[in-house]
Amino acid sequence: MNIGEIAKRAGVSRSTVSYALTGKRPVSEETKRRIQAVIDELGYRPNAAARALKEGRTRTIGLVIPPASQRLTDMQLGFVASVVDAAARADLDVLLSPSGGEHDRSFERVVTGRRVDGVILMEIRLEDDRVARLLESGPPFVGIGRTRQPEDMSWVDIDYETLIAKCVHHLADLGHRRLALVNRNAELVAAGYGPGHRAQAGFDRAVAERGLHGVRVCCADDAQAGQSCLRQLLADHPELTAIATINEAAVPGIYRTLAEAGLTVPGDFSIAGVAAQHWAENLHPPLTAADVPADEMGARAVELLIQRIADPATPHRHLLIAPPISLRATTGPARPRA
Amino acid sequence: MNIGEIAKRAGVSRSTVSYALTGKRPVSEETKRRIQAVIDELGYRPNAAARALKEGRTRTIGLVIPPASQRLTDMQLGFVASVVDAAARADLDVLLSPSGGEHDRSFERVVTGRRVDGVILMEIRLEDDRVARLLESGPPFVGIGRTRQPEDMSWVDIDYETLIAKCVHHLADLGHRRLALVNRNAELVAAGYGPGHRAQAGFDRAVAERGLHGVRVCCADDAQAGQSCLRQLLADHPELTAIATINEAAVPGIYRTLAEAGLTVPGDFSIAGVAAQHWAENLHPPLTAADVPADEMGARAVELLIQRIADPATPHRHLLIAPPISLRATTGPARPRA
DNA sequence: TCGATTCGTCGAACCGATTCGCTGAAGATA
DNA sequence: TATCTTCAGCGAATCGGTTCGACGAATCGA
Repeated sequence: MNIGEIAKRAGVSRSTVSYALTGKRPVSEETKRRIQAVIDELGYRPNAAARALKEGRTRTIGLVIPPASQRLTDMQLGFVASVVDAAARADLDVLLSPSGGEHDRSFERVVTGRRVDGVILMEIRLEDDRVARLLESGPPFVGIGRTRQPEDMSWVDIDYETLIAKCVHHLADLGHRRLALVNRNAELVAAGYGPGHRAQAGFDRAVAERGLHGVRVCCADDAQAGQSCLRQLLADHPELTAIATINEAAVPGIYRTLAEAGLTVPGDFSIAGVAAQHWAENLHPPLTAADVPADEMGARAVELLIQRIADPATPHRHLLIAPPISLRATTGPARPRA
Repeated sequence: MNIGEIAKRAGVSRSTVSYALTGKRPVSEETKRRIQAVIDELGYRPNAAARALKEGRTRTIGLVIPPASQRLTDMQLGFVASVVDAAARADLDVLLSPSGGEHDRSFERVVTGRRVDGVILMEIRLEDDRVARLLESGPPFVGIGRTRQPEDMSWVDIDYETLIAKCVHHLADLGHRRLALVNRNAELVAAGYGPGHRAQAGFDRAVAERGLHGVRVCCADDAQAGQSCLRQLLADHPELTAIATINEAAVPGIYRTLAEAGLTVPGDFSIAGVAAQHWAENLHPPLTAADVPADEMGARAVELLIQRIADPATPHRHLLIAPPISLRATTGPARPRA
């Protein structure tokens, strides 16, 4: 069931079949019909590998995700979903590559074996080996997130620094004077995870500007961790009245500890964060947060990537996203504690 | 940077380079070293498409997921993660294909273009076009889930019928006489989604066996829906004291409505379900549930698939999983209401 | 009526690997 | 010394498409 077989049965040459299929040269209507009839009858599809070999492109993009073992956050899931969706709309397939940990063979294969026409990279560090590897010898790529030298690459990112600063200002406007930043997990931040550092910077800046008292803690990315993290925090700093956070996965746990401690939200305690819109809305109570349009960001990343694939000489483009804060049910006027 | 270039620089023929790399024929140590040196210097990797073309296999498997637009449940996420993980361990890449809705081109490409050596299919219906398509002319495949004729294919599945029956028996043992089954979303069930129908069957059977009063409802797969679904349920059936469910995503919403109605869990109301272990543990309160080992099931599916790829004549294998119910914090003795 | 265009098609080269059959040299055996 | 193995390596064919140059027939203009 290859092109030669089709050609033979239709009584034409292989090249004619190819032209009939791709439309790259004119073929008479009559011949086209005959070829199509044979194709339909035999259920023929061109072999993707052969086509890729000759054309030099695979019509596939790679999506590098955090190691599969760790649960993806709702935001990350939104990125993946929208990338897959946008790629499908552009008739591109998506090859998944978990990176980090033991899976570096997978990354190498994807990047270097010309298996994909381009790559979308998630969960980028300020200094990122994978970015270096791709820049040095790899296909075009686009980051969801950016490194310390963001001019060298194309990316779509969330402006965590500005957004966390806005959260702090919002809380300060409500009268909160003592607040904490709940960051993502300590290893990630220690490894130079961009959003973690930028959120810290934004927090520090806003706290200084408003003359507030600020505390920063890291917290693993799940509800259990959020619960114990906040217990510790309340024990160490009983004067706190508000939290800003980029750790959406921890929020349910934060709610639990507050309830446990008899603190109402937003009566006794306020929370503002940065989270996927879908997640913020579905929490109970709904989280006052900068609504990250995860569903849109993946699509944007795919757009940028398609451009770079078409013309790798295109100047890099950057999309720094700072959605407004949606006031929901978790922030209110400060009421002094203790 | 192809094999010819390497051969030239190492002063050998292309076939010798190939044999040195694959080890399929002996090559002298000295020659191997020379070739390796050139490869390291140039950073050469064999072109995946050329290799796939000649070898007739792609070292890639397809993973067909529900349309990306809808949020994956925690269990589905567990399947995806463990499939990706197991595939990476076997040096296989994973091509993602959202199926259903508008994405059928993607499914066709994956199945028919010989882009993958095998396919893992999720979210299978009792009558499933995609299974028919694969059986008729497609690569080997394994289902996570099964059709009405489960002998025709290899699969790994959860024994929802038995598990929901066990939940009902467990609740009956605790004295509950009037209970409801919260199923997954209505469209899915109407479309013949296997777990939905099997859960109903198990529920009906157990309810009949124990002479209970049972109600069945469908509910979309998210917390909001769970919340409103349970409101309706309590309004229509104020006598209910327990719920069995396969809809893990709805559980947080169920909790909310119960709290809203002033019903304590498990004091006033009990809940038992089937859910990914990770999810059941992280809920608050932790859900009494049959702990689906999602992380293991994906790995098993990959194992089965690798066997089928190696020898498509292998008899089909089936893995029906019925984990024990872990008693956590959501079931207790019945206390009659109203 | 002759040369130039256009149209539809063909044949061959090519993409980059793998693999089969063969050959020449070195070592073993008689 | 002649013959038989074994070992390393080479050259050519092959996988299934795409693409370039060429070619014959029909159409057109002069």
